[in-house]
Amino acid sequence: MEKDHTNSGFLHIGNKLLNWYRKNARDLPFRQTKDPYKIWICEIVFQQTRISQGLGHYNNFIKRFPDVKTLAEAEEDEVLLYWKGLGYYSRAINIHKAAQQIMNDYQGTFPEQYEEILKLKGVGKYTAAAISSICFGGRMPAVDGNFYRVLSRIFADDFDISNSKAFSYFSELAFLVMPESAGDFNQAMMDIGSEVCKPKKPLCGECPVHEDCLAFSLQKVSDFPVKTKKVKAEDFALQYYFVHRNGRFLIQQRKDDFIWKKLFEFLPELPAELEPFIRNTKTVFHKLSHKNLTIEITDVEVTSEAVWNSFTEQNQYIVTDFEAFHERSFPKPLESYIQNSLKD
DNA sequence: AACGCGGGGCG
DNA sequence: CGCCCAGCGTT
Repeated sequence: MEKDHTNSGFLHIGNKLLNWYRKNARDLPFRQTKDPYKIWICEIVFQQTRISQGLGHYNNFIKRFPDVKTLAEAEEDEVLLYWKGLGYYSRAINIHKAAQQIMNDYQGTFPEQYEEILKLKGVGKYTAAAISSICFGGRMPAVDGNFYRVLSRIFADDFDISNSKAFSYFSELAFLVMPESAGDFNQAMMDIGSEVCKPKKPLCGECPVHEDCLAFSLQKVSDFPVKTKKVKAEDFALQYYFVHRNGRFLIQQRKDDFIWKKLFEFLPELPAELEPFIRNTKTVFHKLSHKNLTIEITDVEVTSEAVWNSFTEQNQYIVTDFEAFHERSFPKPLESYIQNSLKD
């Protein structure tokens, strides 16, 4: 499975990046360890997520769930709580399932082989390569967005990174450049990609391989990588009823499809017997990557204790309050709405 | 092979 | 306001 490109002619590039990394590596909490659990968590947290955005979540997560067993034995809702605000919530669901997978299928010991790591829920080729190389000496490039950007610039390669073959294409290029120490090389590519070879305004003057970079010599760095597919955000409307009385309010848990998987939300429909208690309606706008949400939230204050009691006793909704809502994971706009209601 | 999935930051 | 980010699972 591993390939030998020791005579590729491009190894000096990888070695320069490696040497740069030895001196300039970012001081990050997961750089001090080869614990596969911590590396795994960090890889999942930082998928499609900037370090500055996910660092707090990562630290909190590791503190609460320090090992596979603790994570596997936790409730899914609590795992989701620690994922609150990070986005892509299926990552939290999958990371929890994968922990149970490691307990059940590998007796709690993290699998060391790439093909076994790849079987874990939520672990794809990138993450499996990263864990394998960083923790177990595997010799695979962890090809991610940084690899696409750095390699496409070094080789002035216009292969479309939107193409579904981009991963295998840039994996081939990566093998040409990658030195023996794949783990450090992979982390070098992450750091050079985020600190120097940035998407916008790259710092080519500080780059250890700018003399080897074809795009730089052509003064066409900003032309790479090539990406054709554009995603357009569609409009989508959500309707909610914020049903409350004396600081308590009603919620339910979302399904694991569509957006905000398994997060909590207000009532999407209003039971007829509560219609007399409608006070007002606010409209909240919330922009997701692929959707522009218009969220209409109607405030319903149940002023009759009898109605509240009979309703809360017999229906399927969860009763919570302003003190306890922090204990559940709400979508960003709904959390903001609750906090604003708290001020009133 | 194509698409859907969050949220934040930057130009 | 569009683009990008330590990608992955589903269809």
